[in-house]
Parts: sequence; C-alpha cells; structure tokens
Amino acid sequence: MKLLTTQHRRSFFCAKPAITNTSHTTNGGTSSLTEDRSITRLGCNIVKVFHGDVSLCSPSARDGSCGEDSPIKTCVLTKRRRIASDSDEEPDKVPAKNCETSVGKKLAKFKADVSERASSSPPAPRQSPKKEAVTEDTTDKSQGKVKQSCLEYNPDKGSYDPIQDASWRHGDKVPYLALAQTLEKIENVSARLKMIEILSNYFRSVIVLSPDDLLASIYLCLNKLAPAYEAYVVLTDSSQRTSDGFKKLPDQIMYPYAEPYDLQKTGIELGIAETTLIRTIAQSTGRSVAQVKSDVADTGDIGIVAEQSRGNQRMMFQPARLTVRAVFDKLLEIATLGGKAVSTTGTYSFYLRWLLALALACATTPPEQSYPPSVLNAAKGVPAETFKTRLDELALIIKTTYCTRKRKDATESDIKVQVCVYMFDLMYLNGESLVRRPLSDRRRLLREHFVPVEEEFQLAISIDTTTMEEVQDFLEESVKGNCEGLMVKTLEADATYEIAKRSRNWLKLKKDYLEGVGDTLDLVVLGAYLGRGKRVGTYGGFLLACYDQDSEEYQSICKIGTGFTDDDLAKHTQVLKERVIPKPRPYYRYDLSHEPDHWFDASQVWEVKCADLSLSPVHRAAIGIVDHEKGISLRFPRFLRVREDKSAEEATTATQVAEMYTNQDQVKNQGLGSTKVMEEDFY
DNA sequence: AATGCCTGCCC
DNA sequence: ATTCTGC
DNA sequence: GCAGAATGGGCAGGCATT
Repeated sequence: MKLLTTQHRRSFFCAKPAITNTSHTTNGGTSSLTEDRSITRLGCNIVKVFHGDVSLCSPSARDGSCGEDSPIKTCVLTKRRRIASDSDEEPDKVPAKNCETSVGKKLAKFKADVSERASSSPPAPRQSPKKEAVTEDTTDKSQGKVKQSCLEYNPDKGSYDPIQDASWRHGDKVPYLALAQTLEKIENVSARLKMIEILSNYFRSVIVLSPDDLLASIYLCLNKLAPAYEAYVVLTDSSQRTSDGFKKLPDQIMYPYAEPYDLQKTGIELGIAETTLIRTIAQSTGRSVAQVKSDVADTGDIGIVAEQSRGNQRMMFQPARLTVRAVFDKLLEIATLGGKAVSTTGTYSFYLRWLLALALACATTPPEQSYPPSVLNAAKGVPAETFKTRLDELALIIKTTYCTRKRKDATESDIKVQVCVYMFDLMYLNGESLVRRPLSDRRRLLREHFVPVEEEFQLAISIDTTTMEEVQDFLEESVKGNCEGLMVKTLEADATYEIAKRSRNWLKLKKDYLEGVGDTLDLVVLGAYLGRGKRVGTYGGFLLACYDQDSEEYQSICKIGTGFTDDDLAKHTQVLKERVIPKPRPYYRYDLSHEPDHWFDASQVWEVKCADLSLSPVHRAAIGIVDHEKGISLRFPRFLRVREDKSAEEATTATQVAEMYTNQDQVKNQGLGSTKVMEEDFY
C-alpha cells in the first residue's frame, strides 16, 4: 500500500503508548493502527447561498471551503474585529493618542516642507529624480564637529557592565557608533545565543544610561538586520492592542508589545515597507531611487544599502558624531514625508532574537530604575533557576503581548456568502479547560452541548477507524467533497489538545503530499527574480510558463521559489545566467506585476508539483479556454526536478493545463458555475 | 471615479 | 502554504 | 525534530496617481 510516504508512515503508525511523562518514546512501527483514530475532513463543504443574512464571515470561506480549523479561527476573527472596532470608537483612553498629535504637527510641517520639493522630484520609483541639494544633513540634530575617534565599544565583553563598559555616559544620547559596533560584533558571530547576549548587553546599557533611545535602537536594529522585505517599522499605537488571547503569529515574525518599556510613548505609527524605505534612503542620502533600488537588488539587504549610502554621504561632508536618536529621527521624518508612511497598521515587526535579547536585557538590568541603578545584574547572587524563570516570564510577556491591526469592518449587509461553521473540537466549556482531556471526551462534550443548525453550525464530518483502507477511502471521499484532506488524531492515547505537541499527535493528510499523487506539470522557465537574504547572489525565484501550441506563446502560470536545495539554486543560476536576454520575447505572455529581473531564452523545463490549479487574475496560462480574461495558476507550486529530456515546446500545454483545471473535483462539483460563464459568454 | 501599487493575511 | 538547512 | 528563512497564489483595504 503506497498511501503514505515514509515520513508519514513513521508518524502515522507509531502508536504512542499512553505515557505521562514528557519523553516521546515511540515503540517501533506497527503495521496497522492499534487504536481508534478520529478522522476529520480538512475542509468541509460549505453550502454557498448568495443571499440571506449572515452574521459570520470567515475569510477562508471565500473559496467555498473552510479549513479544518476554521471554526475556531472564524470565531476568533470575528471577535477580534469587534474588539478592534470598539477601540476604534474610543481610542482616547490610550495614552498614545497624545503623541500622535504632537508628532502630527511635526508631520504637517514636514509635509508642507516637502510638497514643494516633491514637485521637482517625481515620486515615480522608476525615474531617477534629479536631486538638487537634497543633501540633507542626517545629523543636524547632533552637535559639534568630529570628535576624536571613538572609544572601542565591546558589548561582547565577558561580565559586561552596562555602565562601565558603555562608550557613552549616563544621559548622553547613544552614539550611533556604539550601535554600529554592536551590530558588527553580532554579524561576526554565528551562534544565536551569543548574538542575543551581545545585543542584550547593548540594550542593557541603553536601558540604564539612555532609556529614551531604546526604541530608536530597536528600530535601527531592525532596519539593519531584518530581511529587506520585513524591514518596516511601526511605532505602535497601543489603542490597537486587544486584550483577548492570542493571535496567530506568522512563522517568522513576532509581535511584541508596549510594556514594560513605554514604547507607546512615541505614539505614532510609522509603517515603512520596502518601497517606502527605499525612497526614504534615497532622500535621506541624496541618491536616486533607482540607484538605491539597484543596490538593494545587488546586496539583497536594504539595511546594508542604507548603511553604505549613509557612509558615502558622510564622506562628503564629514558630519558630526551621529547619535542613534538623530539617525532614527531623521529616518522617521523622511519616511513620514515620503507620503504613505502613516498607515493604519499597528504592529512591530520583530525577530525572535531581538525579543529574546530584549527580554534578557530586562531580566538582567531591570528598567525604570533611578540612576545610578541599584540592580545592574539581576543574575548575580540568584540561583540560575530563579533567573531563568524570571527570564522566561519576561520573554513570554513580550511574546504574547502584541498589537493587532485594525480591520476594516464589513457591515453585515455587505456579506454575501452564507457561511457554515463546522465544529471539530472543543477546548473550553463553561469555565473549564478541556485541553488536557482526551479527544473522545472533548468530542462527546461537544456533541452533548451544541445543537447543530443546518447550513450554519454543524459538526465536522468525521469517522473513527483503525484501518488504513478506511482512511484511504475517506481521503478519496473528502477530496471528492471539495475538501483538501484529512486530519488524523488519536481518540484516547496522547489525545490531548496541545498545540506544542500537535505536530507529533495530529497528522495532516493531503493528497498532494503523497508521492506520485497530485498534479505535476513540466514548465518553462521564462525569467528569474534576484534572491534576497540568504539567497543573495543567486536567483531567489523564477517565472514559469506553459506552452500554448495554438498561439505559439509561452504563458505565465506561476512563480516558484521553493523546492530547490541550495545546490539546485546555485546550478540554476549558473545555467540560466548564460541564457539571459535583454528583453522578453514578444511571444511571452505575462503580467507586468510579475516582471522578472532577468529574462531568459525559453529552454529549461522543470517538473513542478502543486496542490491545485486556480483561476488567476494575473497569470495567463490557458487564457481564453476556461475563462475569457483569467488564466490559470498553480497553488503551492514547488520545484521537483529539471527535465533535461524535454525541450521548451514539449512543456505542458495550455490545453493540458485547462484540462487539469477542469478535471479537479472542486471545479466539477461547481456544476452550475460553468453554465453561468457560458451565459456571460453568450452576450 | 477609476485604476493600480503596496501591504498584510490567509492558505 | 512548501521546502530546505542548520542546530 | 524543530525553528528559521527562503519562497508561492489570491484577496481586501488603503493610498497615490490619473
């Protein structure tokens, strides 16, 4: 039976003995299920009703299916929205508001200031505006001329003393150099823990000596070290904090908070995303947007470009000693002038290590002490255990306190799609947490306490089984019923609802995970995008196309950026570099929004796997076949291998793509939908 | 007012 | 989402 | 085994530009 890949088989078949301790011993694989499993559909049918009143709208329901865990998410979402709108109406209770106005004035002033300049330097990113005297002095805030070369600052020092070992004195503004040196040290270290330690030492000094600069420091760290695409700053507005539980954290981002440091004191929010940041750097350094842009492309790190740009400028007029604050303020001002900076978002984008560094710094050198502080190193004289506990607590606070964004609330009348919530589990009932009870209990309680309502509120379809065959059948059935797959869980043993252990005890089963199952296509590489972060120097993604024999066109079908080993990537880059052409061929069909950095002569054919095919607003594959204006694209595309044996013309054709699309159960089941399209066609 | 870019979110 | 890679 | 860091399609909402 080839149903499961080895990987799956391992997790699937390892019946976990009911153990009470936390070790995860597994007894070797048995060849059949030894215990009853409850299996729920991954996404259940949602009956679409295009009229009628609804009180819930799940975003995941837009495509007519709802993820297995949607019920809960839906609730959370709705709740959050409500809260968000509440705070909309009464944001005044939040201190941040004040600052917003004070900064607001500042902004207004600059806006006026710049709007005239703006006329002479068109904001269009493509152009390189002639800069007249945009040599803004990045340091106009700091006083004095060049000091003697600064002291060596070494936050890497053993038993670091936040006061003695700092290169500045209490009350001083933090010199930018200190931060630069800190970052330099960090970059030369590979161990994460070490990085955290170094950075936290710097933070400790800032906390003790110049707490006002903490925020600026954090921002500048981000700017420097975060991957470019995440390099945006938002000084939060805590009015957007919500008090309800959790928000799913994006995998790579943490959202911190406003305590215990008074981060919200700064009040305003300033959303700088990449493009804005590029303009910012251009303006602040007197370089053209195009220049900066190309530099970013080269280095892949906007922070480095900023640094270098600033460096150049410094050569030109030898400014005074930079302070962290001055740099930050300037950036802030300019970004704000940039126009689109003030956004409604309210999040900090952080990386874990900064959070941890911050937590470590807080734990070691508690903030908000009078100077000189009584506690410089809280780790001293305390059992390591105790300190660790305190640190963990702090880290937890930092990690779990976060800001959510305002969401535009849709009025109920705007909601067009009837949504049905499918319950599949119960974590909490009448004041009692059920998280530690086995699934069988939770499910029983769920069934006892909730009354399903047809087409609104139902139980997720599930089966209990011990045999592989039934699992297989149920998987087939679920796919036919427009679901993505199954969730498989144990009913009794280790059947608690624990997120952390989820990956071990819950198994997600989707068709395209299985080897030899799922959609696979052979596509032509039309172009590529320069890699960023760890992919600097190679291509990071590619534009793929299918071949339309009728029009003899290559039609874009998706971009692709995963599935390659580092080695693959290097090789592809090497091979494709030889085939770069200056302009796309006239017979390449693609959307301008996906314009690659480099175009290639169509030659390479890659085998690519995906989960689904979808109608796309931007891709052009098989355009005109199933829809007039929309092409077809791939969902979750990943690279499998190069098809050396195929030439570009032998790639998957538009016709085949259309066929694959139409053959999807999901599409077939839509039934009526196609009639509608035909009617439209008719007119 | 319409269009298009940018961002953040959801998979 | 998916995938690969260090730790 | 896990966390981190690369990357995907598609959508909604907000701004900017036309």
